[in-house]
Amino acid sequence: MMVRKSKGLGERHQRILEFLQEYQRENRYPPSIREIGVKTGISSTSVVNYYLDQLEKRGLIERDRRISRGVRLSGPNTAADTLRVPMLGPIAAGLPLPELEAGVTYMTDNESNAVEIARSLLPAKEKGDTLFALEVKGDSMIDAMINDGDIVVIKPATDARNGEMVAVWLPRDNEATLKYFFKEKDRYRLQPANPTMKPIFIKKTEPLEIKGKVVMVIRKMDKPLAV
Amino acid sequence: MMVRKSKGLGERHQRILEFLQEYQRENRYPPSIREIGVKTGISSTSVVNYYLDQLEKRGLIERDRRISRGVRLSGPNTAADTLRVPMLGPIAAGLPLPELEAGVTYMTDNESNAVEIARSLLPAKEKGDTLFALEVKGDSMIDAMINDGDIVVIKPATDARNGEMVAVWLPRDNEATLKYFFKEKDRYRLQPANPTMKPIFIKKTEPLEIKGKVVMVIRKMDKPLAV
DNA sequence: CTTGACACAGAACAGACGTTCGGTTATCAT
DNA sequence: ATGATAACCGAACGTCTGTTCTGTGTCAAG
Repeated sequence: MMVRKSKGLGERHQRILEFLQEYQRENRYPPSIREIGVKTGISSTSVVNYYLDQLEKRGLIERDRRISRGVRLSGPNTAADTLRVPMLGPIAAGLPLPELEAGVTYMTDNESNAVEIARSLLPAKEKGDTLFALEVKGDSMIDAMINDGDIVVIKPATDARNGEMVAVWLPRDNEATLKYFFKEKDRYRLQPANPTMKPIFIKKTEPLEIKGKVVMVIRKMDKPLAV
Repeated sequence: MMVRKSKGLGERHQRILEFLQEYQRENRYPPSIREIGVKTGISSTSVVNYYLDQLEKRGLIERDRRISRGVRLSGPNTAADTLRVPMLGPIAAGLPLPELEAGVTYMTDNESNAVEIARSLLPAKEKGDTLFALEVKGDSMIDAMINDGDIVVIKPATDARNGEMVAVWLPRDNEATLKYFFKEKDRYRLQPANPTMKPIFIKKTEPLEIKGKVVMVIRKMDKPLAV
């Protein structure tokens, strides 16, 4: 038998609440009573109805009776203005950076590979329609304070101002890297983000391909470090 | 008779599109075919179906057939599910970590200081209602690959599993730090994220206050580096 | 004039859906 | 023991809903 919770929400109340949110996020419409039942292990629609009534009385959901899928989480709408930034591929020291076709907007992709970023995290003037993201592979960017698995959000550019972090391809070393960019008298200085590490100097006569400016770095820590 | 538009969208196509958006915004679930018909002046459900098919072929909407109210506007979803994570203050080596009152949800604050994070960036099971954010001050966390100005998102915890990055207060050194946490035989190992740096060892007899687990690090690169 | 594509209406159907009701079991205070 | 109550289940009912089919009028091309 199910354990009676004297007060507060029972396990099933919470599972229903979670499922409502999850389903709505994935399908953009609410689930039917039967769908709620299946996913929360409730075999009878009347029991689901029973719980929905309770949740409504506590003000946690709102229902439009007699309307199919007329359930919604109440409370302030958590949806905010976000940007879907397409994930174009990996970035690693030895790998060339993915080529960007000019003028192409990548918003047409399916949902397969993209990073959602709240607009409030970006500079106000940033329109964001050309941004793309790369996933860092390997430890080659640790001097840029960027780790294996990090996501870098890049704005395409072929030039940069002093002090901006850029994604560059160095034909000299056959290497892609992320560095702070400085133009000096007759050379470029590529400064690692880690202040204890030394810069790379490139003569202006040598080739240097700036691919874009790094506008954001995101590190998800979902998986524990295996050491 | 209705004016035939040779190409592009007819008036009814547009009215349906607008109604879809309006209805979804007001009710948080999509309209039924009959409801679309009433509001757009179409008397037959088959005609509404006829238009929806066309809109789907042009990629303007998506339909889940045989599912009631299974219509949604396609295209870049600008309003995604986000979380407002309150920014509780700075974190620096010398500063004590802000105290968290147990059981208090910080979602009640005004908009003054919070970070918006798309739910899709967090682990699926993460409810997120207890998360908080801290802004890193100073260079003391560079061994954790975390720079001045970075934002760390933390889930409150007093214990951790091996390999998780934790925010800890070390009474021994009077210092706050971010390290990967490992429990060993008779000591704790606090491992810097930067693999070239050496761990700190704390005997289990010594005090060690785990304040939370780091779930995310965000680095905004809006300002150029001044060097 | 015929043909065919297009825009539309109406009706009918089957299945999805919310609601309701009778019944069962376990827990707890009386 | 007894009754009240909360937590369930299964079935039945009626309606909501998407789908499909037949038919009608318009218009342009052949």
